[in-house]
Amino acid sequence: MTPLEAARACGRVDSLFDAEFFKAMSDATRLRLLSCLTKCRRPCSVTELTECCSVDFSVVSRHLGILERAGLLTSSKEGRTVFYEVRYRHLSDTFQALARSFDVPERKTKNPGKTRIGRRS
Amino acid sequence: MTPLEAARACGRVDSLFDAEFFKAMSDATRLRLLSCLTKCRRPCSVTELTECCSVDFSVVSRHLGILERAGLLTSSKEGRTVFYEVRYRHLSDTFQALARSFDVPERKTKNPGKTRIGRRS
DNA sequence: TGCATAGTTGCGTCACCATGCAATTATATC
DNA sequence: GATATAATTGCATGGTGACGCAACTATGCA
Repeated sequence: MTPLEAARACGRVDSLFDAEFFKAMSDATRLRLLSCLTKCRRPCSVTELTECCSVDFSVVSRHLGILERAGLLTSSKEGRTVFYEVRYRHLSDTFQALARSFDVPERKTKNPGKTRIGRRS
Repeated sequence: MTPLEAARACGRVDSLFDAEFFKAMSDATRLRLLSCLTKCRRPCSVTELTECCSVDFSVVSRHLGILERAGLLTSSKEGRTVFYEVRYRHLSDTFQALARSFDVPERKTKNPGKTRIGRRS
């Protein structure tokens, strides 16, 4: 299969390759927030989460919003306080599916059935 | 555990939370290249891979370099041609580990045993 | 009603990055 | 050596995003 053919055969794998999802995880501050929140194993407020990183409160609020919109967190409001929580199941399932999409394949030649460059023994 | 305590307890999970890795996967063009290359299940040249996306050849070359430096691809040169290949095992293992780090925990309360928000017992 | 707390949003700034084009390097072929 | 092909790199540009500050909204409390 050529890359072009692969591009045309956009199967179920592609839905996993969501740039927005990875973009949400591509910032060090957001990863720290996600990491802390994951370790806490309980919902945390924005104020609490601001303690674990060295940026402005408003920045934390924005980052949490980004993580939520990307599907990594959920939020619930109680009075003035907003609690963010990790979507454990969703993330576990997503990464599990990603792992499967990279299951080691049978080794194939670079140019199957050809005599040109890249031919394996 | 508070987020601050979680931040101080930087354990093995954090090494998985590598911003560079996710940044490499946060661009639509790079994801397309990775997807095509994964589906091909064989090493492909830069020229081949240029067919599957609508950007300049030089851009593809740069993206493949980024993916390689981030540990997602390996390259090998044969004559004038550079072949890029997916690091299937590495990616499978990485995502597997990420999935495990989000294994669904026992449900805990927001404020275990206390009346004030975020305060530790 | 007045004030304090929790959080979001607007705005300006700075840095980074994706892109295309052109120049360059490296290798193969004539 | 001359030329063609494969790929990388320099450079300019336009766009995006992280950040801090300030203003604003929303809720709780006296």
